[in-house]
Amino acid sequence: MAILDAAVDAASEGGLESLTIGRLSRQLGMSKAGLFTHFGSKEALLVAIVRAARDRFYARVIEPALALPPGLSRLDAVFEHKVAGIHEPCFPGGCFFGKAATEFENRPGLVKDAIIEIVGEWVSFLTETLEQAVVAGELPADTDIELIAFEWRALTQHASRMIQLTGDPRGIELARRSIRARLDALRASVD
Amino acid sequence: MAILDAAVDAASEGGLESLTIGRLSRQLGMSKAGLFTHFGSKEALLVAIVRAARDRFYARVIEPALALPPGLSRLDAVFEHKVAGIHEPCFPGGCFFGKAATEFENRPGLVKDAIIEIVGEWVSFLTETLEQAVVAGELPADTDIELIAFEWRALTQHASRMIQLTGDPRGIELARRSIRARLDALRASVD
DNA sequence: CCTACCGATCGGTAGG
DNA sequence: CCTACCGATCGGTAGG
Repeated sequence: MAILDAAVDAASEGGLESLTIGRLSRQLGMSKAGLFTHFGSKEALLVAIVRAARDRFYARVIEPALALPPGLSRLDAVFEHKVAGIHEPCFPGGCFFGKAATEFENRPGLVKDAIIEIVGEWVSFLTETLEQAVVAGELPADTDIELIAFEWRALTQHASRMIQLTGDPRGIELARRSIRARLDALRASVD
Repeated sequence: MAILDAAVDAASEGGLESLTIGRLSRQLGMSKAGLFTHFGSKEALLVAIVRAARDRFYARVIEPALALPPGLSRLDAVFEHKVAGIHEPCFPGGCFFGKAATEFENRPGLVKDAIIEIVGEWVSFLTETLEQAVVAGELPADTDIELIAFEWRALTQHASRMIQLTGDPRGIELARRSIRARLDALRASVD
């Protein structure tokens, strides 16, 4: 929906809390009450925005990577689409879910629940991709997959933070180098 | 100042934007105008809060670590004080600066400037500590210090995010394990 | 989907 | 430091 797409962009820039029904409706050329009636409450609107961000992330990052064979090459593709933003970046203001998770980590409710669910889905995808790399013989059987997935998320998030905060794109290269070094060391021990 | 200490706690829980002069003044038992006059503007109040958070972080995390010899043991002490929160956690709602940086990364102004300055100071401290580890022969001379410092920040931030979002303390152990593995591998190559 | 409105709260000011 | 107030905006509702 166009309403939600504009809201996802705005939230990736200024956070979910920067959104107000009044401003969003003006931006869309409709009345406050008109927009409000679509969703019933501010919380329901935010949940819908979070789900729209998930769909966009899936279409722009996960779906293209699924075209590659499972395992490390798919993982590389995810990195390039997510962090480097091969085409255009998925979210204009940096990783939507990194920002949303930080914003709502201490705010229980339906919005936080939706964020937790989607982050869990994403962690599962990373974990499965790493398991496929083990099955394919690209990583050793005793690879600590939970640890690698944790590092992967940490490094990519931090790269996003660094580029947004200071405009310094070096974080992307640092994250890429760090992940490569770790995976190369594991790959070497397969032989 | 007691005013700022209460505000730092509140901001670490709900973010800097969750603060309003009205609520803060009520919490302190004074009038809105009274609090406002102390700082002159909302922005100046936020900058003062950011600086107070820096002072607290210095006193609770950096200062205690300075009691240890420079190098890896000092770095370990910083980790334990910052992430594991040996005594009480430095900030009740998770790392103040991780949250503040995320919140203001796309909002130019004096608040963002103060955050960037303090994060830079913190990165310098980490970098110097790693350089001291090289001098002490704990790490090889060709250690990529910028990379290690980047990883260190990424992993500790992500541990904080994970525990705040889901209550799952496993992130702390994952971050510790990841950092140890990396430093152990480097240490081994010194011999 | 709209106009018109509600009480609450925002950052900030006047004047003391 | 205070009381009292400003215009703007908030999420939400009434009624159509």
